[in-house]
Amino acid sequence: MARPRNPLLSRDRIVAAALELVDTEGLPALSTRRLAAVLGVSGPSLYNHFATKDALLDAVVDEVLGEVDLSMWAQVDKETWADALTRWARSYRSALVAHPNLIPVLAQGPGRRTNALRLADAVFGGLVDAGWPRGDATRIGALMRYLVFGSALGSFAGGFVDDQQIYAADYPHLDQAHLLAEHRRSIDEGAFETGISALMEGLTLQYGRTNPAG
Amino acid sequence: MARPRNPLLSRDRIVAAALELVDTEGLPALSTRRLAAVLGVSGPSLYNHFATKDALLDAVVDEVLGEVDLSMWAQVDKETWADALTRWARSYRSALVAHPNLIPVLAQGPGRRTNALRLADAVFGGLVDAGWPRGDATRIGALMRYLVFGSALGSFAGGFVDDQQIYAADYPHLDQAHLLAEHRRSIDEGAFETGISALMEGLTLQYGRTNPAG
DNA sequence: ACCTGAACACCGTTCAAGT
DNA sequence: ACCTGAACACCGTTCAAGT
Repeated sequence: MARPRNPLLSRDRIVAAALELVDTEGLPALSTRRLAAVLGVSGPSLYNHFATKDALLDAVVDEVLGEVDLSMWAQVDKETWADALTRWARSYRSALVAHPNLIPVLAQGPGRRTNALRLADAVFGGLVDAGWPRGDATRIGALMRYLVFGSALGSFAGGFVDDQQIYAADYPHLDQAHLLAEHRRSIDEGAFETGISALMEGLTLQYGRTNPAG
Repeated sequence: MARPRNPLLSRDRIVAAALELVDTEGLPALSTRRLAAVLGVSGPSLYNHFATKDALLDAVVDEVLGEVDLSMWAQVDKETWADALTRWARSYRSALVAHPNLIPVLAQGPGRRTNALRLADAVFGGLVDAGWPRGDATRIGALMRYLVFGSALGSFAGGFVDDQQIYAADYPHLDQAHLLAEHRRSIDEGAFETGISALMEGLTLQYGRTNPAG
């Protein structure tokens, strides 16, 4: 075929197909050849649009991070920062949980992804606007990410996906494993909410000490 | 050579060599062939001791988790649970940070690793002994793990290790990247400590409401 | 039981060749 | 500029063969 007059691929099309492949068939299914096949194209074609597979994965991650709601940071003050933090963390967690198979990659860190920086910036700016010292704002943003990623990772990665596949292969009727996975999922959601509550209480106390004018 | 009268390999020797390989050359360097070469043996030999590479990785992770101090859980009560939790979390984090290249694998979840279960059990038991309801104890244990893993992951994984390698390859004298990585490391340590403090304050308040007999 | 070499079915990536 | 097939240097894993 060689070069068609209308390009067969675009970065957006590749990213969308990659995300769907990971969502439906799991992370190991995302090889350059499999992805190219899904797109009706030969393997090396992808390298006209992404320098490496890692760059492609970065773009996929960025797409998912783009789904996180940041509107709550539009205007925050001493009354609303804790609520904004809570709503932001929940939206963040939802975005991750919507793509469980991708979470190990998402957890691999902010790196140089634009949307990751956008997220960090919104939180940092909001907390500073609300009167938090810059150093505290940085740490609180990081802290909330730990909670979000930890509880998202805990539910999905965790060797239990693997177990389920192993069990499902050997014992198609064994769903005790599935029940246990569900149990862990609810533990992780509960732990997330427990963490949010305890952190907001602790941080509110700290905020009161930092801003005595409160 | 075929079968020697004294086995060349043992699970322990393989695990030790794998951990050293990961520590010194990074996770991607750990292939069955490279590891076998380090051990002076041919690739497939490993399969006499571990069913899959994943099983081997599990054993490596378990080894690292075995380094976490649990002695603080020997006797906890209403006065000491928060201190035990803090000391345990710090020891846990130290064990992870000692093997930065392995953290992405460690983060992949508890799974069926004996030492992971040992850890979870100690914390759960200690918190229950101290008077926490079982549901709360489960969530608090999970919560602390999020904090530990999140702050450990943040520092090391995070696309920055990669960046550094790329930079180091192209610009052997560029250490601005290294400086930035150091900065992130201190942010993550600070965020970890901020999280511990805020959580202990929040949990102490909650404990007081749960155990009014205080 | 434990190691070997050969082999299978994959990888990510490069590159000359085509239009 | 963008796609192709062929090729390179890897993977994890299986398996018959050796002792």
